[in-house]
Amino acid sequence: MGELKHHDSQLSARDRILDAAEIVFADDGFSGASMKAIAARADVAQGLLHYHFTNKEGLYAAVIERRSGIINADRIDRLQKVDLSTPDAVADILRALMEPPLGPKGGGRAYARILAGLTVGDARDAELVRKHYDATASQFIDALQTALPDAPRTAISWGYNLAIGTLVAAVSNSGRPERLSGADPNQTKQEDVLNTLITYVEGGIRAVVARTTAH
Amino acid sequence: MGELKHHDSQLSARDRILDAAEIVFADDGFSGASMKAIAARADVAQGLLHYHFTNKEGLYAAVIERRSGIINADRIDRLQKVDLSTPDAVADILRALMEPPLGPKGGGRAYARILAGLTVGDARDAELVRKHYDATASQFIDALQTALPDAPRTAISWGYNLAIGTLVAAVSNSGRPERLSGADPNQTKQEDVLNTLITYVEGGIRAVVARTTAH
DNA sequence: TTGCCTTGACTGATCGTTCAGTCAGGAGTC
DNA sequence: GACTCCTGACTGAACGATCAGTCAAGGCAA
Repeated sequence: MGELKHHDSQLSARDRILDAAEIVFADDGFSGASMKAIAARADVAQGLLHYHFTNKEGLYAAVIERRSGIINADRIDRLQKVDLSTPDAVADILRALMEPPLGPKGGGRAYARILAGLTVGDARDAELVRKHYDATASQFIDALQTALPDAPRTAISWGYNLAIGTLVAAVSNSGRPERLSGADPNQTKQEDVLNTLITYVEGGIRAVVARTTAH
Repeated sequence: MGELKHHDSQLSARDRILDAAEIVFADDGFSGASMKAIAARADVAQGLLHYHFTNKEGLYAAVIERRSGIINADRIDRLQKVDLSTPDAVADILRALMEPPLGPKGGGRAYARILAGLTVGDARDAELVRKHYDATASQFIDALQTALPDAPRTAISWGYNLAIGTLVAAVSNSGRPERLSGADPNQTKQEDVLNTLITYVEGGIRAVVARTTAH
């Protein structure tokens, strides 16, 4: 029998560290995660984390940079295929925005929880959001503005941000809606969650737009 | 000139600890906060924290228990004054839900950020939410059900949870909507934020309800 | 004097980080 | 082809700092 390896040796040590860090940061947050735990999960010496990423903040930033790059490329790709002159344009835009981070390429639940932490985090988190997400956000806001020409830009911008917050809540709150309604958590399908999310957010944005244009 | 005291000596040491812990937990999260920093801010010896609250988790739970008690009492008080037969019932219910945690008695921004951390947190946080917020949540869901008799309970429950997520996003995201729309952050009034929030959430819930009843 | 409150010094564990040193492999020279 | 030189990847042990938690002792009101 050959030597037992619990990690995928196909991947480079650097990638294994990023994968491990993504999971540990997601479970314990930035402060709660320890370099020791990340090194153990990646099956490398603790010193190697500092060799590749300098310090804990550098590793955290690298995790976010890698995943946000994948997600944003996917988002822009889908956004460009949306026909903005269609009545369904708003829903299509929102689907292009929300589907990538929930899919397998988006890092699944692990990265979604990091994203949640980023959204409600401190100044360092806010800076990472600005650096890695603001450019894409602007493109989506522009698209929403085209689909809703009469809406003031402030209303669209608020709608966009509330949409992100709703997305984060949907991902993080797993189990509670079912608990409060008495439903079976195992029957909740991810596709249904996404559709509910899009319906909710579109309804919310249209309501905000309707109120601000009425004044 | 008398001795300089940076804290309010009117308050008992126990209350000063709770006030200090609320701020430090809000700024740094559970893991990031240190007992030493909390003791220093409360101007007491570190050992006193353990005398009153046993350990860090006990202190954290005590902070949440105190504030959630105040907020939930305020919420229920406002909810009972809502006329559920009015067309504005949904908006009134949502206002009763969202205004207390944003007001001064709700702990202001500090506790709002703790609430945000609770919402996206781990199993320990989820347990605290269940213990301190589920009972009140059920009453609000019941009220929404009365105001929207044709809606399935699952849709209402989802709507409620997305509403909480939206509330958290609105509190945490301060500055980003203005940054992305080019507006002046100093001109954004808290009253406007609350109204936008209520409009958005009501629109979202009604959209979800409309879709699920149409099937 | 009994009992609650408070202090401040203290412990062992764990934290992020540093560092000297090992090892495999490619480049360049003869 | 054999040799030296060099570099990047990686390890394991150690560092000082900080962590949550403990405890004996004193203050002070009832």
